[in-house]
Amino acid sequence: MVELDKCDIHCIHDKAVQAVRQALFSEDVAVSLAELFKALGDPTRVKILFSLMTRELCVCDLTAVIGVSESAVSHQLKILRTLRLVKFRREGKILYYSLADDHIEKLFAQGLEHVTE
Amino acid sequence: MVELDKCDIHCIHDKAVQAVRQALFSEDVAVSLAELFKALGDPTRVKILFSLMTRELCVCDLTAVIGVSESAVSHQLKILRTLRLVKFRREGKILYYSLADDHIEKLFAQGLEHVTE
DNA sequence: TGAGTATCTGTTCATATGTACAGATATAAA
DNA sequence: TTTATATCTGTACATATGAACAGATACTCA
Repeated sequence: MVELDKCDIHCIHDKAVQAVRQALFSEDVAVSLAELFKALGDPTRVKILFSLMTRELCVCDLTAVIGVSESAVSHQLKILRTLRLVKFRREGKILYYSLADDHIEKLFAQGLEHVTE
Repeated sequence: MVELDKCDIHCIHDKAVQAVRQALFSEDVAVSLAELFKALGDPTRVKILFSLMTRELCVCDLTAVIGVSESAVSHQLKILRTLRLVKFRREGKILYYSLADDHIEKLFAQGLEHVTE
């Protein structure tokens, strides 16, 4: 299965490299995917998202649950909003945040499987 | 379903906050999960992992596919190894890297769904 | 309109991150 | 052992990141 040919320049398996480059998704997609995962790659944002898996919550609820400043929560929510990971509805002065879709739950489930095994 | 009581101190929905705090996983798990996603949250590492979904590759193959220095690839592979996302086998001087398990493929699939919709 | 409250935004600062360069290992073969 | 090659590691540096504080909005109610 594996080509054991010696490398031409340095150690490159030419054909394999060509094939993989063909299959590799575009720079844009790679960056988008990285942005998505990066957004999930911070403890505060993980906690926010996990909290919202239980029910919708307002900003100061999240502040109380997670234990950082309202400002910090708000900044992080902005990142999550930009990436369409959370949505919100307004009720008077209060904004209720919730998960934008069920991708996040699936991603978390997969992630937890990896982490806890 | 949603409690519309006014907040006591500031706007906190006490019962909801209590319930969510109960359900929230531990600090350790949150940090581990964040570490995992953070590892997936960089374009270079995304490209490495995606390349390895096609087939096992040596370091300089990855260098050629992705277009950064061997040093950079090696540094990133170390991060991926630490998090048990990739494994490798040695064959003489050459190290062949491959995905450690199939979680990554599932995570990528979920991620791509979110990104491309 | 004015006061009060929930949330957001601008800014600053300490820390983390990704890369390249140079040099260190590890393995194979002479 | 010596040489060559594949990969790793230490380091430095530019940039990104996350948090808090202060001040700005947005909405409600009197």
